[in-house]
Amino acid sequence: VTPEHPLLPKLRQVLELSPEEVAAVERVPFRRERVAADEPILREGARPTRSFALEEGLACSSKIVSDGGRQIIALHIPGDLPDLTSLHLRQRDCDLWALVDCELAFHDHRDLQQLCAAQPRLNTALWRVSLVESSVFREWVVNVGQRESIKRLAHLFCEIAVRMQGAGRVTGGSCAFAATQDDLAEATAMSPVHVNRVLQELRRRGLLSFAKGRLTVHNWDGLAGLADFRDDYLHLDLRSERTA
Amino acid sequence: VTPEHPLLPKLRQVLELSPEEVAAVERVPFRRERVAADEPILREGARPTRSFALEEGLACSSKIVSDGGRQIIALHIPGDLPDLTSLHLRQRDCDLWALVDCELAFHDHRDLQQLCAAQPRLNTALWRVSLVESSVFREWVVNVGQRESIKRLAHLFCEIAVRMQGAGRVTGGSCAFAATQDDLAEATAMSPVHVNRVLQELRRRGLLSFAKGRLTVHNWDGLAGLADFRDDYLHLDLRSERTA
DNA sequence: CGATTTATTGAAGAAACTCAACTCGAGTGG
DNA sequence: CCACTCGAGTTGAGTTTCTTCAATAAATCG
Repeated sequence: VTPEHPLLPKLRQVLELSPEEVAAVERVPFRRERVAADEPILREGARPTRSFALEEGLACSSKIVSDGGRQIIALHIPGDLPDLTSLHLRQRDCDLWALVDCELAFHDHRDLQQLCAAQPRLNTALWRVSLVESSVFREWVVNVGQRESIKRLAHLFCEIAVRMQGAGRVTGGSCAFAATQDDLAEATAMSPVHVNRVLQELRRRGLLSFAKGRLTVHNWDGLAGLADFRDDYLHLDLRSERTA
Repeated sequence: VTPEHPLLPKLRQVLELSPEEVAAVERVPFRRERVAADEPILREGARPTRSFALEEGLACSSKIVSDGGRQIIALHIPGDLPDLTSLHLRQRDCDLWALVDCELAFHDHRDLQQLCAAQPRLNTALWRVSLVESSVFREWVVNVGQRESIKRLAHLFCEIAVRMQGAGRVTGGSCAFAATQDDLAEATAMSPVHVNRVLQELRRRGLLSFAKGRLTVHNWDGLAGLADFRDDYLHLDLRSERTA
């Protein structure tokens, strides 16, 4: 879609890049690969020597517990760097799955480390990316722990809508979001049956449509109000900030 | 207790420090302050210009939702750097409270940034610290989302036990952990009443004691087995790893 | 078009919550 | 030194939200 280097979209979200920095990023080699829907990208325990940007598709980080239950911990949308962690943490502590067909762009850790060493502001920017991700995890603890089911699902949709917007993936109030109801259940720690019923309620209230792999928000204020959603935790204002 | 610089214990957990690096850390100025139990350390929305190490006590990160519910997102024990985030994220996205009387050691962001610029390995080490914290959040999503109440509480105790061990705070199988049952309820997203009953069950099974501000694990294998606990997500093996 | 997901519906059941009272121990001040 | 208060912990009982199970409908895919 865009001829841009796969790391640039995310970096631009957290930092105003200088021309030299853009050039430095563009010198980082990468290799495009595809992963089919419902295939693993990385498994818990893996020790990657490269990280990747998700260019197209939808992926998730998840863990299995002993009784077979699965918790989705994060949803990854285009532009995201779902495995930045492995740049500094040897071993993966959760699975990474493609929820739909995905296009990935892999970068060797070696090259990323070179980039970080040569460009301290980019090093900081990547650290920031991981800190924002961390903030999202915190909000998910709150979401799963404290909010009743309808607010919980609504909150998830709000987050997706805002992040899709930030990734430039919203057109006409709607975006591609091909999660299944089972996926939503695993992300919100609800049963699939309950997700189905709550979804019907959200639709009945005229807040959103969610079908055929698309999410359309019909009433943002209503949805965000119901969900108790504030976008602070996504730290959207980073670009304009000082860097060391 | 220890005459060591307050940043050293945590850094040593993620990196083998050279003498020069130790010296560089020791040059970072800090200022000790106390915060009384149940007092805020930092509020959501704050824009700190310094970070701190928790030297003594117990603190938590938490968020309030609209209906008044409170979720504890993280527990901070001695040695932790609970507000490292603010070094790169302007605005705090959750509260930080002292659960008991705490001793903090504050470092100006300016000085930390200088340290990071001068010592790339320490920069990486601090990034790692924040990544491990992030991994703990992921596990909390799983804990709150997937585990039934007894396993959930057991898992929290396992985590505390292991982290206290890593901080050198376990003596004779027991450690100071002065959380109240209400605190545990907010950390596990259970009602206080239910926490009380589940605690009784854990004691009845002879797995642990938790009273008078102390946690004692009587049967580690039993507790860890019940909790489905594996310590991978704490990334305890980092010290021995390569750094760029 | 048959096969396989995915979505939907109904009904019974369980885990955990709420509410309210009560106990206990540690201070505190008369 | 004892009565009092206050926070923390404990107990009982009724209620709710959400789960589970099982069956059916609809949609998607080869």
